[in-house]
Amino acid sequence: MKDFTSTPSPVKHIAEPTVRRLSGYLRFLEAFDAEGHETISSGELARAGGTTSAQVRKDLSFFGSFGKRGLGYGVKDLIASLREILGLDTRWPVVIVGAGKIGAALAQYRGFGTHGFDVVGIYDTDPSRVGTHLNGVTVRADGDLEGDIAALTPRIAVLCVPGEAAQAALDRVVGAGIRAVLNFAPTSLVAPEGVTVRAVNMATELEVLAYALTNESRD
Amino acid sequence: MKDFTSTPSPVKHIAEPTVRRLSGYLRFLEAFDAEGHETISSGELARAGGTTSAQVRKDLSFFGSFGKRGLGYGVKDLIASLREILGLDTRWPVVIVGAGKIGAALAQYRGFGTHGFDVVGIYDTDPSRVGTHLNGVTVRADGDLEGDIAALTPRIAVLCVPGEAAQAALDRVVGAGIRAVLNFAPTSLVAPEGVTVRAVNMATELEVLAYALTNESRD
DNA sequence: GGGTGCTTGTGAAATCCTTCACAAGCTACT
DNA sequence: AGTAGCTTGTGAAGGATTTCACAAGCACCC
Repeated sequence: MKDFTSTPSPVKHIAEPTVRRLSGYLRFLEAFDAEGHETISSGELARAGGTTSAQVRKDLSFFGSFGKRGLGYGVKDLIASLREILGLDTRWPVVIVGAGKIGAALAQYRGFGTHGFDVVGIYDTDPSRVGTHLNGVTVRADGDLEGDIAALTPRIAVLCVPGEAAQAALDRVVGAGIRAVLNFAPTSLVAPEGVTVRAVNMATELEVLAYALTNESRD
Repeated sequence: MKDFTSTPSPVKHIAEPTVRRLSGYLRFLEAFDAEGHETISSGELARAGGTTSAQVRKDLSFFGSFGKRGLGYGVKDLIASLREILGLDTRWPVVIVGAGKIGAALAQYRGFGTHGFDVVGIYDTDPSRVGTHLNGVTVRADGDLEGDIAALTPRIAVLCVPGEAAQAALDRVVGAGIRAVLNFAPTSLVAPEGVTVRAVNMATELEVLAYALTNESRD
């Protein structure tokens, strides 16, 4: 049995649902830690994350062995391990493209910073927004985007532009070297191989709910 | 072979990824229709939605038979069918709980209304926000929540409260009869059986991207 | 120091989802 | 009317993920 205490191994391909759950465990553990708990069992973690204890253990087992049999997991240790697994042991510079309602709301969102992500630039085409300040970062002109990406080397871009402008915005940030994008525009985007795009789409979420309500013939 | 032209059958359990994709197809088809296209093939739809043509056809086949062999799908017909499948042939009243940055941004989001969802109420505990207007809806006092839900019978609640308040907000709307919730708070919530909760969690999305960037040793 | 009670880690089984591959069916053209 | 060229709809195969079930391991107590 290998000792993975200090280096979770990335090893093989991990399914996205697994990564999402790990993120959820981390979120809950942070709150649990703040409440002063020292240890947690896979069962408790499962209940909080809406899954099963076997799932929790399997998810973690891909990366190593973090618990103590009979006892559970050390809360602080597991937090540290999950941070390392998810790549949160460094800070990630992020640019936001679009300073409208959503872009502005995001820029002012505190959790951004407290979770390891630093907003290093916000860009907008509207001259009346350029120069305004959002949570300490000045909105810059759209045209500065490429130059700033080259200079500040953010790894992640968050797109908060209208749907019609989203594909063009994606192409620009990808052209400038960005390989990971979070898209808030209600359009599905095509990206070249090697670029990860995640979408947050309110319409889709609401439609999933509408579908669920429409088909309550479940039991 | 049955004729399902006017009534897509809800029939058996459909996987959530399928429903999400259907929503994505609908979004793309609306844009495609606006460009004046009459028909579309499963291959074109697949490219736009980031999937395969077989997947598109399989997704649709759960609900009936909507295309013409050799030709593809009628864009307007398919839009109508997808709307019906997703339960968008009626309008859905929605309440927003929390009128902070995110709640306010959502309330002013136009796409809400154009996709069949009507914001019928926004609630906040902060007296300085109560009485302000957001896109034609007046922010009401937190205490009015239960009474308004009883009176206006919204089926969906969108939670935009801070993490610490999210579980309590969920319990309240569920108590008042809501069975579908979209949670923007960065906390995972526990809901009773029969209540559908979907979460939009920025931290998780960013962490999935961080994980992807950290493990680029793929190919 | 051995027993008891609890919880992890993990192969194997089961379930779920996606991809394959091809018959069926439509249109256009000769 | 027959043929050629596309594209759908769908069983069946293949892969992936989740669940099961149990041996292994730790702490506490007598």
